[in-house]
Amino acid sequence: MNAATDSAPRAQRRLAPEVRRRQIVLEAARLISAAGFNAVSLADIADACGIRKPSVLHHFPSMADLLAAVLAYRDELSYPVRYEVEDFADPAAANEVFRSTVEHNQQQRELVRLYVVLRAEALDVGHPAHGYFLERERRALDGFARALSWKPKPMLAARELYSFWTGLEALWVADPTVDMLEVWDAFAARFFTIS
Amino acid sequence: MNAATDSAPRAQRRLAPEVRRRQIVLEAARLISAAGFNAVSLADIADACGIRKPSVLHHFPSMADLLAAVLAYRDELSYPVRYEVEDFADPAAANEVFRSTVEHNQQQRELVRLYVVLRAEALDVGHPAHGYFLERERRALDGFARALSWKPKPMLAARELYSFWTGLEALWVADPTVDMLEVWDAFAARFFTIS
DNA sequence: CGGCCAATCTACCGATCGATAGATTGCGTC
DNA sequence: GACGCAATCTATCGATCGGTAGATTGGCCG
Repeated sequence: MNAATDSAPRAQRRLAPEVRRRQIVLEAARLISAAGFNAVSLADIADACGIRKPSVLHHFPSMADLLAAVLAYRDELSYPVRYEVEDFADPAAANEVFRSTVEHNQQQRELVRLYVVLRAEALDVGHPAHGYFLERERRALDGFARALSWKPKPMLAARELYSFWTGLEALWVADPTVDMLEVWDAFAARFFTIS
Repeated sequence: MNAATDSAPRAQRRLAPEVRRRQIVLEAARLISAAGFNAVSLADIADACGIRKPSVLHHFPSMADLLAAVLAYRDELSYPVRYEVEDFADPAAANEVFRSTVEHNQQQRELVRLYVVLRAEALDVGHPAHGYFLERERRALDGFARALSWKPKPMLAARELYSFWTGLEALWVADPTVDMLEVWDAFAARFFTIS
C-alpha cells in the first residue's frame, strides 16, 4: 500500500520551475477549454497538477497572470499565419492557405475549444482576456482583408470569411462528428472565385 | 434627504409576484448577456432589482431555475421560426425569410448577445444550460436543412449556413459597427442559388 | 557531508458564494 | 379596523473563492 511511486503520490515532489510552470499552463489550458476561465478555480488547477494552491501561486502571482500564460501558450502553438506574409493575387492559392489551416486545426480540438470558449467569455469588458481578443480579432480581420485584396470589398469579404470560420469552429467544438473540411470546401467553392 | 421616493428607495416595496418575477428575469438576462452566467451572482441580480438575495430565491428556488426562466424568456421573444413551417422550393423566398430574421436580430442586441455568450459557456457538459443548447442546435440545423432541401446536400448546406449565421452574430456582438445585413447579403448572393 | 536556496507545504485570512430559517410587514379582504 | 396571507426582510450557515505568512524539506553545490 506504499504510495511513494503512485501516479498521484502524497510525497512532496519537486520539479524544475520551468517544468512545473509548463505543467500548470497545460492543465489550466485543459480545464479552461472545458468549462471557461470563470468556472475554473485555483484549487481545480492545483489538484490537476497534484500540488497545493500556494504552489501554483508561487509560479504565477495571480489567476490573471496564469490566464495570460495560457493565452501566450496558445499563441505559441497556433498555426503560422502565412496570410500575413505571402502574396495572394491568386484566389486558389489563398484558398489553399486557409484550407490547410482548417486541416491543421481539426487536429487541435482542445486549442480550438479554448479559443471558442474564451472568446465568448471575454466579450465582457471586465474579463481579464478582453483586451487580448480585441487585439487578436482586429489583427485577424486585417490579415484576412489583405489576403482577400483581390475581392471588390476586401474588408467585407474578410468579415464574411471570419464569421464563417469562427462559426464553423464553434459548430465543430459542439459536435465533433462534423467534418470541418467538408463544410469548408462547400463554402470555399463559391467564395474563392473572382467573379 | 428623505429617500422614500428615490429611484433606489430603502423602504420595503411589494410587487405582484408576476411583476417581480418578470423584473428579475429581465435584470438577470441583462447581466448574464453582459458577462455570462458563471460571472453573475445572486447578489448582483438582487441588487439590480433593489431587493435582497432571499427575495430572489423566493420567486426562483435556485440560480439554475432562474437561468431556465431566462432561457424561456429568450425563446418567447425570439423571431418566429418560419423556416420550419413554410415551403422553400424557391431559393429567393428562403433567402428572404432568413434575411428578415437577420434584420430583426439586428434590433435585439442584448438577446443576441445572451445567445452568443451562453452558447459558448454551455459547451461544458456540467453547465445548467448544456442540454438546452444541445437540443436547440439540433432543431436549428434540422430546420435549416429542411429550408435548404433544394440544395444537393441539405445538411451540409445547413451546417455551412448555420456556421456563417452564428459566426456573424458573434462578430457583430464583439463589434456593433459591423452591418450584419451587408455581410449577410454578400454571403447570400452566392449561397442562395441553384447552380 | 553540511549548508543554502527555493519549491512546496500547512494554516489561515477576509470576502463571497448559493441557500435556509424565521421574523417582519405590506396589503387585500371581510 | 382586525385578520391572514405572502412578499420581503435580517441573520446566519457551511463551502469555496483568490491570496498571504511562515514553516518545512528536497536537492544541488561546495
